[in-house]
Amino acid sequence: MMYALVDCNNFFVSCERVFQPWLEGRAVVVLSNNDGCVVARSNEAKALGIKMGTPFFRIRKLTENGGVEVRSSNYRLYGDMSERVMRILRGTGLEVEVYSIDEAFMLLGGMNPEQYMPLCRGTVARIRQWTGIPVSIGVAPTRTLAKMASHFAKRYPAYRGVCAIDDGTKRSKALSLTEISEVWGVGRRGAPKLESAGIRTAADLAARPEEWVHRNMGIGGVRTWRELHGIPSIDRDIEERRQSICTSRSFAGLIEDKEELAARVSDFAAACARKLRKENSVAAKVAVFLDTNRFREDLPQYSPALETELDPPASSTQEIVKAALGIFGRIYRPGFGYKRAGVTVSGTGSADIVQMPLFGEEDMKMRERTEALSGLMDRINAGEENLLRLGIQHPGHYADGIRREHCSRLYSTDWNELMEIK
DNA sequence: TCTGGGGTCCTAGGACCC
DNA sequence: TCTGGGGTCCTAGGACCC
Repeated sequence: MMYALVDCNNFFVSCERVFQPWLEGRAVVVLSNNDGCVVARSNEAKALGIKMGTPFFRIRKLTENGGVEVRSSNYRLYGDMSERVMRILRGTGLEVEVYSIDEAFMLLGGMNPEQYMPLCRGTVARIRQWTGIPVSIGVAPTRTLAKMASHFAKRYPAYRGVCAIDDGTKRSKALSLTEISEVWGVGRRGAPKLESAGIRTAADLAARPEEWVHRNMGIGGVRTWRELHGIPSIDRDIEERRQSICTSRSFAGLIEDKEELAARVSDFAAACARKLRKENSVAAKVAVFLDTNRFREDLPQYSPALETELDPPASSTQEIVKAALGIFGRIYRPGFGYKRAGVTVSGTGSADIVQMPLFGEEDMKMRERTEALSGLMDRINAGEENLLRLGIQHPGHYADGIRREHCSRLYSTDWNELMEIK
């Protein structure tokens, strides 16, 4: 079995460039919500030394003198472009595992190089031509090595977008050229520990005995080690249903007021309920968390979280919001400035097999009405998001009040926006 | 002044059981 | 003096991913 990892290059930046071609060849960064920190960089921005996760205020000077173009994140645009790319991948007829908004694995089965190389090159060209997004593809016998191969494809233009690690020679060479911190599953934090043990590259790790890896890195480390040796060890029997769904946001400022914060929590809960219904799920647990601003060491800190059960599991806006507000009432303390809050629903299951043996006929009827109302809300809100909402909710969308001073338009999903392009 | 959001998995430790 | 051992389940927290 061979795996192909398809990775969109500097995805958010590339999405912006498709509709603003003058950004081509320039240093561009895309910011997180609230224009907080850098989450995507063009190659030119990387060359300037701008690091992933840098707070925006640290590089504001660079953007004000015109050296670096900046955009707020426009997730609707990126989500739509991602769907277009994934649709092209599925069009190959191969099994596709979507891994994130900008990455997917294609299962190449028992194809040989004469088959998968033209297929991958054709896929790179087609995605570029049909969506404008540049992608790189890495091919290898395990997902970890495919990921590594995609890095080479991205870094060296000679590969023309596709790099395969498909024999022992290429594998040893790739391993010795890959720093340990770049290995999928090791990460930046795990790297220093390994380096102090004399492991600098992926090849150094692969050379250790499996027993040593187990002792020092646990079961996850062993899986990585085996993958580096070309033995597939990451099971991705992907669950269609997510085990938990979380909606949270940082606020532009600090919120102290109980009513205002309750309205935000209600919005997050309503968003979770909507996401649940969208995948025909119900949740058995609802959790709420609050956070003060951990960077403000001069202010008192408080980060409570609490979970409650829903019996039977539910997905209606009314029930999820009610549960979340109940928790909120128990964890909220006055006198703190809250910077972030969120709602997580978990213990998810199919909405079609909810058991309600303990409920009487009246309860059943009430549930049916509640669910019918949520369904109606979904259909109305499909036209204009959050047009219809519960009284407690924040007037407007839960993303309102979030700073987005450099946002591009909804080029690909909104006709009116498209017509306004100058 | 200004520091993201949404997931998964693993582990350690406690409660509980026989 | 000496206080089993092992299993399960749950939860909190950490690490990792993009």
